[in-house]
Amino acid sequence: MTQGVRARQRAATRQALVREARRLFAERGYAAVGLPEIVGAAGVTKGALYHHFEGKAELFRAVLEEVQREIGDRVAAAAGRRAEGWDQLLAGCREFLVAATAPGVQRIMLVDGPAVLGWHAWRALDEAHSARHLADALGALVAGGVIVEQPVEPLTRLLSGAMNEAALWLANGKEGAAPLEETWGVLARLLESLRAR
Amino acid sequence: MTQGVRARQRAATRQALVREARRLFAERGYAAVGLPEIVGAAGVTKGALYHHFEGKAELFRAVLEEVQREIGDRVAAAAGRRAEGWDQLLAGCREFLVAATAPGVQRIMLVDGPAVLGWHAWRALDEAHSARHLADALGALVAGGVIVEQPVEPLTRLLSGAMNEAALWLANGKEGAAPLEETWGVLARLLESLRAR
DNA sequence: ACCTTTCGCGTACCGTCGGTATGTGAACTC
DNA sequence: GAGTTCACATACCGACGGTACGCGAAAGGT
Repeated sequence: MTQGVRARQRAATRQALVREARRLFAERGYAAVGLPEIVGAAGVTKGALYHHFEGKAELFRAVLEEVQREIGDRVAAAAGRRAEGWDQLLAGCREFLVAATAPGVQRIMLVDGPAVLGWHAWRALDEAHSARHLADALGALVAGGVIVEQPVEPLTRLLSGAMNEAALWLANGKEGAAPLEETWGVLARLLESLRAR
Repeated sequence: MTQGVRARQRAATRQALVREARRLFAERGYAAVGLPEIVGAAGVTKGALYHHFEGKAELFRAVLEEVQREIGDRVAAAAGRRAEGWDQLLAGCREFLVAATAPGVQRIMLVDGPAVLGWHAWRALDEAHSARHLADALGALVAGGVIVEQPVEPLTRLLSGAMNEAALWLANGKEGAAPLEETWGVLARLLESLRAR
């Protein structure tokens, strides 16, 4: 299982490219960062980049997948710490708000993502990671009668969009945790209204 | 008040540029459309474009403002046809869903908008047109005790984001009006839950 | 141990893009 | 009707994303 020099170097180069690209994309946005700057920061040349990725958009895709995986894992972990389905939904949503507000996330995941990859492809990535947990949780709660009967897919999109926009608003607005708690309060009230009575 | 040949030609050129740019941006996205193609379709040259706009991004801004104004007007008109505040909110939200689902709108307004102009600038435009109506309506309803007391700004962002994402989902998904009605049903239930009891 | 192949990456080059500087002729001004 | 303005067109520029090709070291076979 010990990998050779080749494979190790290959992995290191790819990591460096993704890491530096993520940093630069998060700082200044996809369009404002050129390939020369990325490969320079990673200490390689464009030849290396095009050996690992099909182009700039594919590199961005790799960056986005990394970000999405991080967020998705955090949401799943937060939900996993709760026993009941309803508590898992609340904890997951709250953790998403907190995680997606962290610096170096929203611009890649919520602004450039859909524009660079197209909404379809972005949606597929979002679905595969963070949004999937939301859909699963909502589906289970509706099936279990905890949430009042209604189509799950539109509900998932509505809530996902609400939280995405909230994350952008929180991250780009005034500093401080007060707006976060305020927003969470409003969101929690919305979620609470879904419960069957 | 009759304008001279100069002013008339100027207005016509600007209109042609915005019209063709809107068509192309809606079809293929901001990044995939070059200035040569836009000015060619408009029957002018880059000299004309840079005489009217500071650059490609400014041209896009003009396009986005036109789209936003259309949507905002439609929402305001739909709301204006109702007498009571609550009915105005419902009619406005429903009209937004319908209007924003029309072809040639979402990509410019919801996908490329934030990426090209930055989220701050996009937010300002959104606020000045469609989102403003939502904030006003919610504020009035909260002040009037129709909606349960809660911070209006976060609520506005959450609902705005929910409807934006829903519009994207509807426009990029399967055809037909069934999903629209389904989505509206879920959204209407969410809105209903805001009412004070 | 040597030869061959693979492959990870560097170098050099290309078309096109957004942007700018400058020219020009027709419409306005007085 | 001479001078000025202005709405463009023309010509050109650096930089960008992308491609073709070369090279040297690691991997694999005998």
